[in-house]
Amino acid sequence: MHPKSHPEGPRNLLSPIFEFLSIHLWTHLSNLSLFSDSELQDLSEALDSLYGPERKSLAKAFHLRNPNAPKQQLLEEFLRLAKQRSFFSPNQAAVGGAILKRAKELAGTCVRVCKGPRGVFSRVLLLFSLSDATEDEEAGSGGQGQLSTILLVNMRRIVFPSYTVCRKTQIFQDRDDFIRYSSAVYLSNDVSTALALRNWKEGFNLYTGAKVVWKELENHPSLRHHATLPEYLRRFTVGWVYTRILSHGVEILQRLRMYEEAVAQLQELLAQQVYCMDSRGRWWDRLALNLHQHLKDPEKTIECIRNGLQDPFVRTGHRLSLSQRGQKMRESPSCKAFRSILQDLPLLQVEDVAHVTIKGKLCPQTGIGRSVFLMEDFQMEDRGEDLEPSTVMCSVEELALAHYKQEGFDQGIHGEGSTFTTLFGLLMWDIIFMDGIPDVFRNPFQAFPLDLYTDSFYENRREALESRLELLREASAKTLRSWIEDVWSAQEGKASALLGWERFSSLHQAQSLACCFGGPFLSGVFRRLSKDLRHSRGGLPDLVVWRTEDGQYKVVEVKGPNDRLSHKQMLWLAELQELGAAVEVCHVVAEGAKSLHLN
DNA sequence: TTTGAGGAGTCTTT
DNA sequence: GAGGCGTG
DNA sequence: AACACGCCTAGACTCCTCA
Repeated sequence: MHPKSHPEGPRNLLSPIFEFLSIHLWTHLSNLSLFSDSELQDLSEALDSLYGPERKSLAKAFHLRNPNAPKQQLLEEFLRLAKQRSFFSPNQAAVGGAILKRAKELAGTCVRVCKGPRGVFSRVLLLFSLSDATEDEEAGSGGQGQLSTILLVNMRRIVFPSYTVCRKTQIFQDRDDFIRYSSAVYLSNDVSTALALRNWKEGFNLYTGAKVVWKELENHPSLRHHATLPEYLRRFTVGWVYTRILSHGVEILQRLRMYEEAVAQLQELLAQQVYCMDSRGRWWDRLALNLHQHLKDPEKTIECIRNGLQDPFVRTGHRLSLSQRGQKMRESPSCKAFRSILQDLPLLQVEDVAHVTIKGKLCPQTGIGRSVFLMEDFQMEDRGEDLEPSTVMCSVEELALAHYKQEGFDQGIHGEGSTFTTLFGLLMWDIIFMDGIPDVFRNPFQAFPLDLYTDSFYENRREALESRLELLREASAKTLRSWIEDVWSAQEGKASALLGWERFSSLHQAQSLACCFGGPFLSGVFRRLSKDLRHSRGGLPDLVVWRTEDGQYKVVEVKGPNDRLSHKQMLWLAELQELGAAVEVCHVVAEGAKSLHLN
């Protein structure tokens, strides 16, 4: 259980990189004239760098018809004016030159950042952030990379786990290969941005453009090499990124109600077996929905369900979703004609779990967001003057926690998956960061091995994981406590993707819960997590509550008034129950809350 | 011409 | 993806 | 009631734009 200590702490490894990135590279780029001192020569560029009021007074000075016109209109007027020949000069550009001169005076000193060198900088950044913990979305939007605050501000103080870096496989064939990758990433970011801003038109254009580019790229010789990479490195290839873009394209098409096209795109994505295999479940599931609900083609839907269920890359929630669609069709009288082909679908069966209902006062909403409930707060502040129980605002989960407290569960955590993954991270720490697997740790700033969310995680560590799971199954409470304590004291605070060091209020609380769970239960949950974290991290229940006094615990999925169990949630609840947990779904219904007044 | 709503950009904390 | 919350 | 969609995702604050 004891992690090997690294000769150099991560801090020592960090500073040279920072010197390199922030000083060395920066000054070099400056010398390469990252900033150009050339003049603003372009009129529209100059006009664009003015503030509104400045542009307005400039418009007055040149007697434009309407100085108060919106920006776009003013720009057009200026450009039209600039094209006119001056009375006084045969020089074609005289008027434009005069406007430009005045505009530059008004704008004052400007700094233009050069595209080329800046591009180098953002690509270095992209390269650097390939596999770091802070693998946030936008590593470079608007075409050019932005230095994410987190990267510079936080890296300095984050301590990373100790592990051995091993780069055996080269991902990018050559410079061009990487350039192709990086422009794909920029494009992908643009698509995501368009999607987030609901610029469907723009998104659609980017998508169709990407499709064309990818068609040509698809035959590039470098792709043969990409296809040989393990999945966790293949993510860093052009093909992977384009596939993701096409997958986003499906969402755009659906949003535009172009369901035939969406279906065609999904079929195309599913026809290849190289990229984004972890998305196949989503693709099959969505394809079935589109065929069923939009194209109204039961026969094709059934075929899709059959193929989807046969695809080993379809896991957990999506598998169940496909299965249940098949089930519904079987029971639907309108599908009578397809009874025979529906009969032999291999459908899943999920155990039911207990449901309870509690009441809560729903607080009239302010704007949008999570529902707010009102709860009588019985613990009065510090032997306070107001012995009157005060009313506090809380979330559904807090309300449920209070309910279970009344039932004698003195401990409770609302942590969804993080409660479980934190215990997993603690009890598996040394295996997660173990040596000997090439290419999963490629720089000193990782919070997880690159294969953590792929099937290779389990395959690469089968013996270690299996023997740990076995040990855990047999472990006594005392053993569990000491294992957790060992890791906690040695690693506390280090960045690990699975661990929230604040999830538990203390080491003691973590130990307490682990002991309630007990070895066999933990072992069972961890087996599932180790085998397929990618598809199992979602759907874990909201709450874990337990009684310190007798070690009883319960896992609870809380459901507000307009919320239903997701497929992943059903599966986890059933699985946890099978592993011996007390499990229930706690529905919170609003209780007469027409007009409630806060005082 | 004034005003106000909404957008865009920036910073947080070492 | 993830998950809640609201509409159609 | 069952099924789909749609939207959002930090928060504060300042400055800018435009109708």
